[in-house]
Amino acid sequence: MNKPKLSDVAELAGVSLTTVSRVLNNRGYIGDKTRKKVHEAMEELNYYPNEIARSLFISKTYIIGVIFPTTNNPFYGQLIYHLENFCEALGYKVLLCNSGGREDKERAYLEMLQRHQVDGIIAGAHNRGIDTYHRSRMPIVSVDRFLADHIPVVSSDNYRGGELATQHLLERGCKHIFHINGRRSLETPANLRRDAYEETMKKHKMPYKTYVNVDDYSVRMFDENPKIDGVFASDDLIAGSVIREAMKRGINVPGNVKVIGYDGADMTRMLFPDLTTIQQPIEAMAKEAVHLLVKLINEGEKTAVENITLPVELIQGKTT
Amino acid sequence: MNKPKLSDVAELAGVSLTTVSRVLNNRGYIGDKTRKKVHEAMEELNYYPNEIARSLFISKTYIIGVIFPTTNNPFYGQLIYHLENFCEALGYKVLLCNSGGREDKERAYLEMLQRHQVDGIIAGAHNRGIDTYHRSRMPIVSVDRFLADHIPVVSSDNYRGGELATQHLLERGCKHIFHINGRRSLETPANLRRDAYEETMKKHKMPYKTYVNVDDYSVRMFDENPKIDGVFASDDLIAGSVIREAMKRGINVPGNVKVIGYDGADMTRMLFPDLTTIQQPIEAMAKEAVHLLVKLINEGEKTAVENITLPVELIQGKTT
DNA sequence: ACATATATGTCAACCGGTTAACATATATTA
DNA sequence: TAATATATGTTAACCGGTTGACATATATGT
Repeated sequence: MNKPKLSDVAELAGVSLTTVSRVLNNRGYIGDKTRKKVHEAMEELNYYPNEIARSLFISKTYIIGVIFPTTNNPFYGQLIYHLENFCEALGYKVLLCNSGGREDKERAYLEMLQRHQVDGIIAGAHNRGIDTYHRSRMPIVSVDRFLADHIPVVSSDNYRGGELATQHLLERGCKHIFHINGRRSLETPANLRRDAYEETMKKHKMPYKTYVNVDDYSVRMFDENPKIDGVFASDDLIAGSVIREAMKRGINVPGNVKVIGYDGADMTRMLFPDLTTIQQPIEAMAKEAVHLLVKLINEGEKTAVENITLPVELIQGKTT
Repeated sequence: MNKPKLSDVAELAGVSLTTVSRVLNNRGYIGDKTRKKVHEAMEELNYYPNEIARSLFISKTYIIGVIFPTTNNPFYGQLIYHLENFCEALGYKVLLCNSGGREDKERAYLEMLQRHQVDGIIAGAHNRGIDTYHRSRMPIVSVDRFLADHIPVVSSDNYRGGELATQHLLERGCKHIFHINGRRSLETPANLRRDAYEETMKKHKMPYKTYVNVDDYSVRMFDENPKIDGVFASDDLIAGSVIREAMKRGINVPGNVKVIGYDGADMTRMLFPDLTTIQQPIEAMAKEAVHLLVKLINEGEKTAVENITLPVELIQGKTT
């Protein structure tokens, strides 16, 4: 009761191995009745060609490895959804890797993907310093992360987003605006949001301070700054937790404190439509990443490394 | 500049193919210096064993196909995250398939997974009637969907969940409770939520009506039922859209209408913590599904088909 | 009638590892 | 010293398709 193979099909159809292979790959001349016989045999045997054997021979798997921290997040969940869709449309399959933000896991995944002979990798998980990224000549595109000099980055216009968010809070009359962001050690374009915030505040001669989203950052921020009246959170989840903390303290949003988030993923918009946020073009980012990667796969090192930056948009909600 | 292969390693290390293979697989006797030499050669060449070749020989890929509608959803996003984690912990990789609810895509994916020789499939995408599910002897476990008689289903206690939700609304004093659910044609245990709702209402001699979540169900529900004072939504996103519609009409939640959702995924809880909902044990479901599948893979048809049902929990928010 | 297109078969090499069988050589141990 | 454990090599078959070279036979066109 083993899996049927090509030779079983050939035998049942009463033709040669080569003929079956010709039918499968539409190569050479094949007669109509023969093609039919072969298809019937495949049907009857419930035969599926072994793609592993094929991959081995043609040295190509049509698999793309996708490494991100998690699918359990509105932004990544949506990004990965679109990545998978665009891959599928181009005939590629996706091997999913959730690094959970752990560098050791990421390194292990990277090695696994090489062993599995994936045709390319789309990564948005960690930072440079993982030498595997450097050493490998594997086609890689990163989303929202600097991985290595020769790896192109697809991201949205983070600086412009930070600027938009900060200006928006200023326009709404905020005087004491704070920013929350990840550790700077994570080398991601998201740091540009912070730069934009700080520079915009400086330009307006306003005091500024960035909190790092660790531990009880929300509690500390409110405790340390009684006059706080505006918060630019570097993502929508953080914005949500800031708003929760504010409500817990009886601080009215947007009355006393205005809060703007970042990302504007579909699910966030559905579950928290009132949130003012900077929306990233997630689907477009996925599209660019996949198309660029496939170009790299097909053209090899001829393709010049060029980063892609896409525009963001302010979505006015009721929290500012 | 081709990928280094085993023979390159052997040559550089000055040993035979067999010796390298022995080092890689820890088989037979190997001297310490030889092992070291081989490892150094692998390091120098940046060599990764070709898992495709290995898979072909051992007839096992250690890949599990995962088919769900999308990762762009709090419930599936979290479920898939945990599925991937448990797979990884057991040495399996995940090939991600987003069917987008389309039956043709699902069928295509199913065929692709067979061609790719995956060791098993975890599916929660569609309904029975896809004959591939029937014909294939491939180990399959489904989550929250009836696929075929011989395919075990892992789900939460949907009937109990529906009962809890309905009773909760009744206890909160609702008299005109409506339910929103998917089309019944989708053969999913989620239909039990509807059954529980309808039977519980019947038991309390209350009128009941279930709306199907197509088009403007929310608008219709409010238009047709001025006396509505309670809604049991079959998932949290629907609950969110019901609440939005209520607010649009100036209907206070929970003052005039109480709304309870279903799922209680992490992201929903973060973005909409006020929502009262029935929480499914998503991580536990993923764990059971993966472990059951791996058991099926290892033991083959000896393993009896047995469905797994896990308990749900009412989470009291501020919308009821 | 002859050139060419169409249809199918045979054979063997190949993709990159794995593994069993067997040979050989040194090291250890009873 | 003989028996055994350790260490490494050689050879070849195998996993399941793919492909090129070559042979052969019928069909079609001019």
